[in-house]
Amino acid sequence: MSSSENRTSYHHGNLANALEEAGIGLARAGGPDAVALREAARRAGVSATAAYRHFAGQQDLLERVKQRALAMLADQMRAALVKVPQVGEPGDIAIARLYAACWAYLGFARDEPGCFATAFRRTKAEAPPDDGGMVGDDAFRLLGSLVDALVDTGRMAEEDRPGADLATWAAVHGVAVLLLDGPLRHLPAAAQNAAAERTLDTIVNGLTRRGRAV
Amino acid sequence: MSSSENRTSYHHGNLANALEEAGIGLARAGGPDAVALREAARRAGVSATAAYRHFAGQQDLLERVKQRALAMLADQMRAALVKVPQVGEPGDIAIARLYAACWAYLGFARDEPGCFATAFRRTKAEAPPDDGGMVGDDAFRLLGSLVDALVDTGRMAEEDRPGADLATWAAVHGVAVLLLDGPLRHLPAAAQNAAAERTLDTIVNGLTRRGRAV
DNA sequence: TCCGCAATGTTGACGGCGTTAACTCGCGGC
DNA sequence: GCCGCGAGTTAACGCCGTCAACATTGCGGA
Repeated sequence: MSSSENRTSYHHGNLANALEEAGIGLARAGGPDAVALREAARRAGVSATAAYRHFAGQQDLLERVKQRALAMLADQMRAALVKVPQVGEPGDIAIARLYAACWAYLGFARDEPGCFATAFRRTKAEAPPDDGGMVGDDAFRLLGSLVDALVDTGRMAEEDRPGADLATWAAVHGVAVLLLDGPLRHLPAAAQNAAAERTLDTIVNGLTRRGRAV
Repeated sequence: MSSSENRTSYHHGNLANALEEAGIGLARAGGPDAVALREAARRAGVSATAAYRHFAGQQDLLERVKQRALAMLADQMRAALVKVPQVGEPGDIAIARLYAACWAYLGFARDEPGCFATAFRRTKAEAPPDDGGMVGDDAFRLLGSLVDALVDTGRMAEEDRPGADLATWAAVHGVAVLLLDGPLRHLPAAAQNAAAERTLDTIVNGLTRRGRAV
């Protein structure tokens, strides 16, 4: 299927990609600790040090795999969005879309824990801050646009908009982490779903109300 | 100061503790990836394999260090709580205490990023689920008691109580992670503080309001 | 008192990892 | 035709986790 095997010539031709692909496989199976340069090279049918022609080192490979995992997460969210029926009040649709994206986020964390952990692993080799402060997290921008829709449809006050995307992201990411390997990791699935739903309700509740506490 | 040096006899006497102490130092400086069995043993003035008399392996040591880091986090929160003035309305005090604990949480993540990352690193050797589902996270219980105070003082409806502790924890943990190595990691400190404050406001806002969204 | 044994610490070795240095292959341009 | 340079190779170093076999100690029972 992929380009990771049956090499005939001395040169591989697509090694950087094959290594990243292998890295994704390793991350999927064993989390970020499992993405090893040597093993990735082995799977690509190439000697260990060949990777250094395409990556600065193991941390660099890990960073690329991390970016791919983040992209997978964003894809899952987008895929869930297109399934949301566009019927009813615009405000209701906007809220349904926000919920769908959050559930997709949690589903990705549950179904692909290795990739999820890799997506949020701290890396020593940083990606350049491409847009002045925020690094290129597609999922974050996506969430922001969904929050924008809350404002556009009148479900959220405009003066509450700043920082609302961060609050949403923080809540859903926090609950994902806590369910995955936090204090709730041993709860039955039903209880986990209930806890997650409660958290989403709380944050949306907080967002869609005018004014501030305290 | 500690018991990690000047050993005179063949036996160390307090090796398990010394290794954990060394592990904390490693985690502090380099995060969970830096807590290596050999290096910890070296710092304790002992041969590498001596550690196996007290730990099942490196993952076991890491698990202990993780538990210690979690305890440090809880200590920071408790320390912040005793400084909250107990004047004014009980409801206001309860909210001030919740905020203080959350800020302590974020402060710990900022000031001790290595320990913070270690506290939430997934470990292969699990601690036994001691109280039936929830593992012994002191900080989580502490947060729960602070939310209880919201109910007791009438700031939160009793029917909204279930899951409210999780929502709070998720939000504050999420914002900590996102500030530390998420999309906001390069923001200036003032902007980070503002973002954190906005998130805390949102979650408390959502908690202290009756009813649900949608 | 002394002796044996279990707890504790040691040395040595193995395989895997990341990384560097020095070498080789072969395609594309002159 | 050759030659330069990108792409891949082998060899080696030091670090890590871990196992097996051995050494030392101190403590409790005869």
